[in-house]
Amino acid sequence: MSNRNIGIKDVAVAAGVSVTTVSHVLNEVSYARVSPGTKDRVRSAAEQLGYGPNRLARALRTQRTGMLGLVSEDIATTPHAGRIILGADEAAKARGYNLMIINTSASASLESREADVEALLERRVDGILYATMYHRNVELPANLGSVPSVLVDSVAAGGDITAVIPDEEGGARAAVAALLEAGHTRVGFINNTDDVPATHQRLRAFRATLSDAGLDGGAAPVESAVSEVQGGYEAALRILAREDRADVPTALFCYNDRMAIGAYRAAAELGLRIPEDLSVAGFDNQELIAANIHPGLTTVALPHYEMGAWATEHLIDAVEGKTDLSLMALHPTILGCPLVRRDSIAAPRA
Amino acid sequence: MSNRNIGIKDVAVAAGVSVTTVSHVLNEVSYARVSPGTKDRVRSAAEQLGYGPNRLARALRTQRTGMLGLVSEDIATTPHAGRIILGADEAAKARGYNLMIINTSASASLESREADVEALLERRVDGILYATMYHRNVELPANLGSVPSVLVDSVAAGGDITAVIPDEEGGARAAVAALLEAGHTRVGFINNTDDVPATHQRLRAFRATLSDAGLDGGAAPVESAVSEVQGGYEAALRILAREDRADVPTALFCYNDRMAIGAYRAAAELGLRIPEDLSVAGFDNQELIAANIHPGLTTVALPHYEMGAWATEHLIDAVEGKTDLSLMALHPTILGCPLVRRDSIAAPRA
DNA sequence: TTGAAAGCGCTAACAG
DNA sequence: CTGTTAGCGCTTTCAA
Repeated sequence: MSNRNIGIKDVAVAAGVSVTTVSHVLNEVSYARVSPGTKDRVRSAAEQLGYGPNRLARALRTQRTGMLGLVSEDIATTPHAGRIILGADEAAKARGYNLMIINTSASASLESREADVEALLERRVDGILYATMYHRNVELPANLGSVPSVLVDSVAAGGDITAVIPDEEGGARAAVAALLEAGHTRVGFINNTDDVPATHQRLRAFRATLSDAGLDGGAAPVESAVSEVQGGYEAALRILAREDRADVPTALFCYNDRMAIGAYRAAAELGLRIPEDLSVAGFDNQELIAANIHPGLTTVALPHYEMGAWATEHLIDAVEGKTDLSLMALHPTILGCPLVRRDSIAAPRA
Repeated sequence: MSNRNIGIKDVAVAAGVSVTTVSHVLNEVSYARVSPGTKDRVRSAAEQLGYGPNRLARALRTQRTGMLGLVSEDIATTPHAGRIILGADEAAKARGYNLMIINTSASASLESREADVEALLERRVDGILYATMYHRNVELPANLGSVPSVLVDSVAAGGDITAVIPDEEGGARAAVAALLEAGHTRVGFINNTDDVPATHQRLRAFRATLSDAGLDGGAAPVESAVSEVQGGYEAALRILAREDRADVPTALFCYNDRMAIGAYRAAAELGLRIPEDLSVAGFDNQELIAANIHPGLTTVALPHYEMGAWATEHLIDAVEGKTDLSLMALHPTILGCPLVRRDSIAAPRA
């Protein structure tokens, strides 16, 4: 077990060499030439004493902490944060970095978020990841710019910072395509009412996919509501309880998994069985919901883990001078949203 | 915006004083006596230059980083981690501390978890929080002991480290009591098969609560299964589909919310409506599930936020010498599990 | 091959 | 009331 009170100096004394030599061998400095015997003596002395480096001192000297700051909006309110953190943590760990996490809120004032970034800056993190819990436009604290940083799951209002976001359109297209492939020709879309990128992009993809398949995308039923269970329920009812039975969709694409749950309930109340009478596709792949309802919900997964990892990977590259983030800042990087197939899609009734 | 390249020395020069004075006024050192005029000059010089302290240098000097390490088991697999982190982060922030987070896995080797702790130690965190994602007995990395630390949501195999855990029995008792208060006299328990403290404690509380109410706790039906939806479904079927209808419970207490979902499904298949024909109570209060199924599930909330905050609060007290953790290590601290009432409990049919 | 010494930015004991 | 100075533990230049 390593001993916090042992320094390089103690190792030097024990090994009968200078601190320089200790530093050289322990860090395997390439240009330093140390005899094998000395190396051994140093290493075993270090081992013996339970020496562990003091990263603070090293950082003070090298001007590099090996720490990345992660400011995460609303860590506890969505399960997505965990996946971003995990992706970031694993990518960081793989390259010898660690994460300092600060939680903030999307509704927090710009000053308070600036203070959060300041705390990270005072600790001299090498770079900062700024993660939001859903894809949107954020107004960033100005001091973010004083260190390399990348945005996760959102784009900056100014638009001059490297960002990584999900491929909303591709994901929506995959979901609708799955519905079409199953044979459906009348599919409805239950959309969100919030003015966020996903709302518009998923709608666009919905329409385009239908059109591409030779269906009248413009005429397909779309109902919007608050993006929660209740909204999904109401919107589904509006779509499914139409007068003209012939026109009623046999499949529903839902803005997210929570709305899909609402659709499940609406279907149950109308005596429609899923997937026999109605096919449903969701978005988000919130495991807890999608895998646990019956039948399992086919839905689109958001690449939170991947975004966290990608952002960290590139942030570290920038910190180490291997990449110029400003070159990537022009356009956000878009990561795929794979379809997760479960049991909520089947062929329509003959 | 603060400038990373400005040091205390630059401020001193700008204000025409010594670094000592700058340090004294910026840190509001109590014993130092500085004239108001000088104070003002120092402060405005600092402001002007955009001075921000270098916490690394300060830490190196004071032997205190103001950083707490949080090693969290399986950050992404349960939504609980987020609440622990949030509780810890807010408590830490309130006292001027920050969190370094490292993810690990319950199934990771002792060595790998020891390496995680080592990384924290090298960064000279003042203390460590070790959080697990469900209440159990853990084998802790030995190097954890070299710095003040507290366990969140579990107790140590050795039992000599301060820990905070949920009041499983109290929570279970509250849930069963709610069922009894609604008028039920035949209630069943769908339990977990895992050998974790919760399994035994919730069962004990279930039996005790029935007995205390004058019912035959020992004879109440208990079925165990894997603590997932499917297990809950199967166990519920076993309890509800008994031959002797008179004995069939009118209420079910479920080990967790996922199993409760399974019970919902079993009830639906048997033509039992919730809560009219069957009342159900869960455990965990996984918002995503409990609030989103229909009807909303009455369940017991685990105090993850509170445990995170409590642990942090006391860890900081120990770091600052205000508490002796070893005195608290004798018995784990138990935090309440409040009942969250929704719509899954009603009076039994006449 | 190895070592002496400067200095990263700060705090605090001590001196004036 | 204010300043000088010695480190905190490490890396790295330069010299031997």
